[in-house]
Amino acid sequence: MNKQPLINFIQSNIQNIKVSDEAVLTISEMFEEREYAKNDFLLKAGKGSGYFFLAEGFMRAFTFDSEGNEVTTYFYTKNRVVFEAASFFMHQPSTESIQAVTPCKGYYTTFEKVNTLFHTVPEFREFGRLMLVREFVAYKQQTLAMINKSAEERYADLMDTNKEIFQYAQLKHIASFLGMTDTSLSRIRKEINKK
Amino acid sequence: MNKQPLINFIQSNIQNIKVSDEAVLTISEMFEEREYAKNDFLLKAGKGSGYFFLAEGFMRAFTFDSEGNEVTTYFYTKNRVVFEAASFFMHQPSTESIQAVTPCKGYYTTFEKVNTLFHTVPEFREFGRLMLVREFVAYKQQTLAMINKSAEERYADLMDTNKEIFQYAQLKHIASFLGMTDTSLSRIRKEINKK
DNA sequence: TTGATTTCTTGTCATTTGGCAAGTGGATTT
DNA sequence: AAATCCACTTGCCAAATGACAAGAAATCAA
Repeated sequence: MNKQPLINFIQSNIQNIKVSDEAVLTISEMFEEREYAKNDFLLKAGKGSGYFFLAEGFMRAFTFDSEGNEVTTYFYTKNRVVFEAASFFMHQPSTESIQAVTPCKGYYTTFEKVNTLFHTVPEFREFGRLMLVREFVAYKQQTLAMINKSAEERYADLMDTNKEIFQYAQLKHIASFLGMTDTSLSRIRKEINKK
Repeated sequence: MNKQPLINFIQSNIQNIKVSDEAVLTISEMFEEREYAKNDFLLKAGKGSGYFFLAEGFMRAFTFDSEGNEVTTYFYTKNRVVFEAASFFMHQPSTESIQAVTPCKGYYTTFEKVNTLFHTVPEFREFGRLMLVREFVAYKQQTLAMINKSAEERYADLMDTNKEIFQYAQLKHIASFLGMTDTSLSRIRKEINKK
């Protein structure tokens, strides 16, 4: 089984420490290669999240608001670690589901194994913290970008910063991610194309 | 100097491990007691964040949107750790400022000292991860509550879940936190009082 | 290819929210 | 106590966005 992409990813994210061959082996053994077909679920609401390095593909997280409308809360691109922090670390049932938007490949592991690695492999501890911090920071920035902007600005921002989302995701999912209806998004796209 | 509240807080947040007396001492030495007067800044935009256990008082984080309007991004209540994750962990200048809304007391330390503790005190490592996860989770939940709800619902939700915010914060700060103008918030309050 | 299903667009109209400016009331200063 | 400042409220109108429904386009299956 080829786990080189996973190893490369971990190594490239902790430049200051060389990951020893022994650590590489220990880490590799804890992950299993996994594939998800389009629309398959990495995580279903109500379950606990695993820990998945997305090597190929595109995923989205979603939940439901108080009126039962599906709301896309996040998009994941390749070379990212995908997990739902609340359920993964706090052992609570997830309120979010995570679904493959395109066919996906990557490496999967569980909380128990991540925890073992945290306690036995210092390099992985650093890596794990970096991933958590990075997700948090990305999430905050995304949230901040949404605040006090019009629907049209939010759309324009997303086009500037994450154009790839539009290659893969459905417009209705992008619409709910941007906090608007698909109707509004459609109209905004029409307006922008005019210009 | 009395650091007992800090120790109690750390101990109470890692129930599975008893923090050794030695660890307690090491941790204590890394924190210094600090007070902030009303409107003082814990963090100014452009600087790097410290790490502050808020034992008494109430704080808020804010930044500016693309049009230069001040936007409150977060409120902190006592018995919480206050830090700005992006600047603290990634060593970037903060885009947010954090300010005391009421007089505040607590215990302050720096990234270097937190990092030293992470590497030397396993209990503190666990504690630090828990704080980070908790902030992330709280932030996500807050964000989700904002999505796909009307201004009035967002107000009602905040009243239900964080009534104390209304005791301390100015309405214009609450308004920007809720993603609306102070005018709208005022109107909404009027409507709700009618009922 | 054809029919069925889903996604996206568009029109009409109602509702929500914002912008602006004036006004009220309380707190602070001198 | 008077003057000043600041937070908050309110009225009026405009602009942005949503709800609903119908239609066009794309996708998928047989």
